[in-house]
Amino acid sequence: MPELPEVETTKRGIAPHVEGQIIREVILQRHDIRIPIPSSILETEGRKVLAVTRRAKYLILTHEGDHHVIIHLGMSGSLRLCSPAEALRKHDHVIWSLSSGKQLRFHDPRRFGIVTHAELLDPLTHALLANSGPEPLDETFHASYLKAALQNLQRPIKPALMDNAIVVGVGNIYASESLFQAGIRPTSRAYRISLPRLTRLVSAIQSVLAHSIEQGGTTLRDFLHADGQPGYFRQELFVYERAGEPCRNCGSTIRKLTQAQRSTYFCPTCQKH
DNA sequence: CGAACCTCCTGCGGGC
DNA sequence: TGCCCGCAGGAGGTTC
Repeated sequence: MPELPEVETTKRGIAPHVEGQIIREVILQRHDIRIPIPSSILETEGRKVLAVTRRAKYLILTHEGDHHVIIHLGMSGSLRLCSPAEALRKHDHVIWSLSSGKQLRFHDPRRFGIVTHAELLDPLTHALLANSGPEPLDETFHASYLKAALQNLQRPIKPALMDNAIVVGVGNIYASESLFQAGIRPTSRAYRISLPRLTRLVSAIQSVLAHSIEQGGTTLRDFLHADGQPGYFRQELFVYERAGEPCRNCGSTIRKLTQAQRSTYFCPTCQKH
């Protein structure tokens, strides 16, 4: 479900309610998600949450004593704040009771998400994060970096953009949207794209992600903010889930194809090889 | 090494 | 109404 803007929106939603709170209790409704939730997560009970941060599509709750809880929302995960009086929903797998009296709940129907715990000086050294590429909104992500990262890559640019070793946070929606904004065909071989076009692509990725964050992310089916509000970037989408509809730029019919088992959308007129 | 599949899981909408 | 099919914001693992 969530790509970088949705995870960032979630972070901004929960941080003011979680930072500075003491974890009174961690309740594991079920632990058998993609990576089983370790019972050591209970060691965070009684500790204060010092910070909520994001790296790639991971959220990190940093607690006193170098304890970290690392959360990935997978395809269907979400975090929401609620009152303890609110009835548990099906697929509410983890509940944190906070000293404020509120609860934070991790909800994930498909269980592709991750909730794990580690005691580490630097959570970015955790195996889940250590091999991540640059953040797309950082200055380290620029055209010459991308040119080097894509050299010798025969694969199409779209699945390459979704490779977290190349750049993190760009998922299925924003890969299609960014390539549209940059005027590049998703089927173009990654290594053949010129530096000037990669410059446009980097700018497109950054502006699409930044704009989506401003809009609170994209709600397609079930993504909601921590307070239950949807994101409004869906109305800004130019190609994603618009197959058969007219291009908002030129009127051509938006096409859909499958790459690496994922749907890709593009405009055959605006996007060139 | 890269690239193409496969898998995990539940829910929803469309077609019959 | 109900059942079956395909599809869904991810990503790690396997195979060639």
